[in-house]
Amino acid sequence: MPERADAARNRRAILRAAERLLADQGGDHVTLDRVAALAGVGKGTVFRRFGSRVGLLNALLEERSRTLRQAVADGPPPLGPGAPAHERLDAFLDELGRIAEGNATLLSAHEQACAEDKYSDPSYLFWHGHIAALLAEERPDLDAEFLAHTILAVFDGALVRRMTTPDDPRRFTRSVRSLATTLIAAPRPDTGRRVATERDGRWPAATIRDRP
Amino acid sequence: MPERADAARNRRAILRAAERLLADQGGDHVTLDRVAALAGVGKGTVFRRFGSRVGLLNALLEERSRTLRQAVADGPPPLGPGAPAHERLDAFLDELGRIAEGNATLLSAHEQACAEDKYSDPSYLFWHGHIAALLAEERPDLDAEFLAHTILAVFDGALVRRMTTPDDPRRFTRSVRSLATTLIAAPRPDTGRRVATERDGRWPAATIRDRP
DNA sequence: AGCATATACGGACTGCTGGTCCGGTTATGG
DNA sequence: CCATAACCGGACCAGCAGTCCGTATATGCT
Repeated sequence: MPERADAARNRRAILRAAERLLADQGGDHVTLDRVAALAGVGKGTVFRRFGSRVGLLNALLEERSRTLRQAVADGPPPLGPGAPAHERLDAFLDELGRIAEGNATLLSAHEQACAEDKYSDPSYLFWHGHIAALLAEERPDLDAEFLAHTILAVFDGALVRRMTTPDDPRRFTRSVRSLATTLIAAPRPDTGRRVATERDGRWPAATIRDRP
Repeated sequence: MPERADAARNRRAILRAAERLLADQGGDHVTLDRVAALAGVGKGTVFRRFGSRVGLLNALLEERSRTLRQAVADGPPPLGPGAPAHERLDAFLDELGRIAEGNATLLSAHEQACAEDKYSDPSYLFWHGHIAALLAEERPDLDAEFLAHTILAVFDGALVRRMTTPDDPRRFTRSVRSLATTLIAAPRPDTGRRVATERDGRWPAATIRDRP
């Protein structure tokens, strides 16, 4: 038995309410009490549906990016398989950038809520895997894993908001695409050998380190 | 009149207590009550000294990076003025990376607390300005402002922690330096002309956008 | 249609947080 | 030694995420 009708109705109501609050007030006004009140349900219902605040935000984000996820996995080129890696990456960042630009507040809220486990989030893992695979295909000599983290690190809600203005609404996306392009176009490092610089170990480590 | 003796003593006690909590427990255990208790002062005192939780974390971070800040501003090359920009950048990232590796938990806590106004933080502005200036000096054709944000975005507490293991304690720093090097070494883009791709505007924008 | 029951509901409740406030205390300069 | 400005402590507040359980209801079966 899939899901009771009232449950499904409430799930939608809650998501809509959260969207509404996110759009009207700031992201930090999306409290569970408020969401529940606006959705016309009890607070417990919100938790039963989404588990936690993070779960709710995740669901919202998931909803906004599901289409892209599918397009990337099964869709036609250049998003889907078939096109050259660099084209797929460019197409992908164009779309992901668009989503970010349209949901900067949601992005911020999600970041702040997730905090630690951001890197275990299935959604993050999927994007990361995709970017890393494409990068690696194009440039096996670079550290694709790290560079994928780098590209995703730039999708910071506050940064996106700072860069998105009415007269240049796609500046963020352009910058990210250009970053990826630059990385792919970079010349082979002369060799992989690790050059120890005179600076290594010159400064004393901080006296007190956390979590040693 | 600079500061009363007991005030100074308390300030130090509070910072030490915060350090201690940060190191012993996780970053989210650094609550103001706990800090005050461990420091042996009242909660009000913590606020009078540091204004807020963010202020306290800022002070801590500031304390750990003051040396680097000075070295960068006045010190001898390659950190200070005098060396070629790419050397200064490399030296700088080496040190900043070291600080990050030694204070990943503090970094996380600070990020989560700052959230929105991260990009107005004086400390952030200083690092950003420094990196952007060096990048621009070396590569006036690239978007130094954005790339500086990119490099700093990678200094995420959780990411640093993930990459820092006992058997390779400087992996994070190596990756960041290599990122910067790659960017500087990238070939000139063929021209600056903006190429509209067939993809522009193809996907519908998200139906509901926040903060339009 | 009527019933039994798994399922979902609501909102009071808890424990904790960041931040405020003010009556009492103490360092300090003259 | 005193006057006073600076500082102190901790009770207090509003708001938060998350829990719990008695009650209501949708659903599938007869």
